[in-house]
Amino acid sequence: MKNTVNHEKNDKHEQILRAAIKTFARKGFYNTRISDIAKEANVADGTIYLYFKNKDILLVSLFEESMNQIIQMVNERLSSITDPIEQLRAFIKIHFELIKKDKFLAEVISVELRQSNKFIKEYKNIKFKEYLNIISGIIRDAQAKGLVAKHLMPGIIKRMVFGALDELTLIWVLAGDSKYSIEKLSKDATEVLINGIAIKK
Amino acid sequence: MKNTVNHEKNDKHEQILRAAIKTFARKGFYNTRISDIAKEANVADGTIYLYFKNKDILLVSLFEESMNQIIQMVNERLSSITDPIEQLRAFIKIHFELIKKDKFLAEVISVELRQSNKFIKEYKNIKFKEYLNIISGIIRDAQAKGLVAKHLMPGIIKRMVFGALDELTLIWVLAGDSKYSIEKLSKDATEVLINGIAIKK
DNA sequence: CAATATTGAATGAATAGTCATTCATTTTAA
DNA sequence: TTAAAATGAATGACTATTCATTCAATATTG
Repeated sequence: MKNTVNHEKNDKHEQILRAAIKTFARKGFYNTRISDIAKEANVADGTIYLYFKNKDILLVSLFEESMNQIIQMVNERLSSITDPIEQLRAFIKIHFELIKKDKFLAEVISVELRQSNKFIKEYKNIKFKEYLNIISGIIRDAQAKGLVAKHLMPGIIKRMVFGALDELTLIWVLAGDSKYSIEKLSKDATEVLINGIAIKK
Repeated sequence: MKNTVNHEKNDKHEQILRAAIKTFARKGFYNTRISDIAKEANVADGTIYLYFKNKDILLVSLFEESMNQIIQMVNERLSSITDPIEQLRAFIKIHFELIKKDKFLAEVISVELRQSNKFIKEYKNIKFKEYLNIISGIIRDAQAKGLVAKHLMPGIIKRMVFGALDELTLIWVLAGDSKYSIEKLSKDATEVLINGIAIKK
C-alpha cells in the first residue's frame, strides 16, 4: 500500500483555525457565529465540534498555537544576538514583520486578547506571558550589563514596550488607509523605546 | 414652586451609568445582561430603555460622557503649563490619577474600547480621538520649540504614549495584587517616555 | 477478485436555551 | 385627577451545541 493522503497533518484542523482567524478578525469573537466559521472553512457546523470542544476553546487554541509559533521564531532570531539593546531592536523589528505577514492574526490577537484574558474561564494564557517575558529577559540582561538603569522594573518596562507596539499594531491593522507604513511605525517605535530605556552614552 | 428634585441632573441616568460601568468592568460588555445592570442600579429592566435607546448606546454614552469629563479636566490642568515637556509629564500624572480615582471606569475603557471602536456601527468615537490629540498637540508644540525631533510623527507618538499608559492601566486594574503601585507605574512611565521622546540636552 | 461489512468523519436539521426589547399595567407626584 | 415615570412579565429572535443519519473509504470474506 502506498502512503495514504491522510497521513499528512490533518487539513481540517488548520482549515478551521484559519477560517476562525479570518472571521474573528472581520466580526469579532462575540459577533461571529459558528456557522460563519463553518461557511468560511467550507465544512458543516457540526464538523467544528469534532476538532474543537466549543467556541471558547477555538479562540484559546488559536492563541496557543499562534503564540507557540511566534515565540519559537522570535527566540530563534534573538539567539544569534548578544547585545541586549540589539536584541530589543530585533524584537521590535520581528514584531512588525509578523504583523505584516499575518494581518488577520495580528488583528485577532490585538483586539480579542484583553477580553479573552479576562473572560474565558480557566484560561491563564501562559503563552502570552511567555511572549512578554522575552522582553523582560532582555531588559534584565541589559541591566546586568549596565545598559539600562537598574531602578526601572523589567515587569513594568515589558508592558510599556508591548503596549506601545500593540497600539501601533492596532492602528495599522484597523486603518483601511495605510497612513503610516509598517516600516515607519517600526522605525519610530524603535527610536523612542531604545532612547527611552537605554542609558545614553 | 421650589426647585423640584427632578430639575437637578437626573438621578436615574447617572445611577444607571454607574451600574453599567461597574457591571461592564466585572463581566465585560457581551457577558453583561441588561437585567444585571438593572439589578445593580436598583431599577427595572424596562427603566433602562427610558434613558438609553439600547445596550450599544449605553456603552457609547458611557464613553462619551466619561471622556468629556476627562478631556475637560486634562485641558484645564495643562492650560497653566507652558513647557510642552512639562505638559507631557503632567499628562501622564493626570492619566494615572484618573485611573486611581475610578478603577471601574478605567477598566471598562481599557478593555472594551478596542472592541467598541471596531464593532459598534456608526460610532466613530470622536471623544477618544480628541483625547489622543491632546498628546499629539503637545508633541507638535514640542517639535516647534526644538524639544522633540522633527522626524518623529506626532500621530505615531501619541499612539505609543497612549498604548504604553493603557497597558500599564490594564495591569493595575486587572491585578488583584498591587504588585506595582500607581506611583511606581507613573514614575517609570514618565521616565521612559520623556527620555524616549525629548531631545537630550 | 467481487461482494459485503465495518468504520468513523462529516453533515445539518432540530433542540434547548438565552436575552434584548417591548408594552400593558401600576405607581408616583404635581 | 392625570400625566409622566417605572415596572417586569411576555415576546420574539437568535444561536451554540447535539446527535441521528449519511456515505466514502477501507477491511473482510468466500
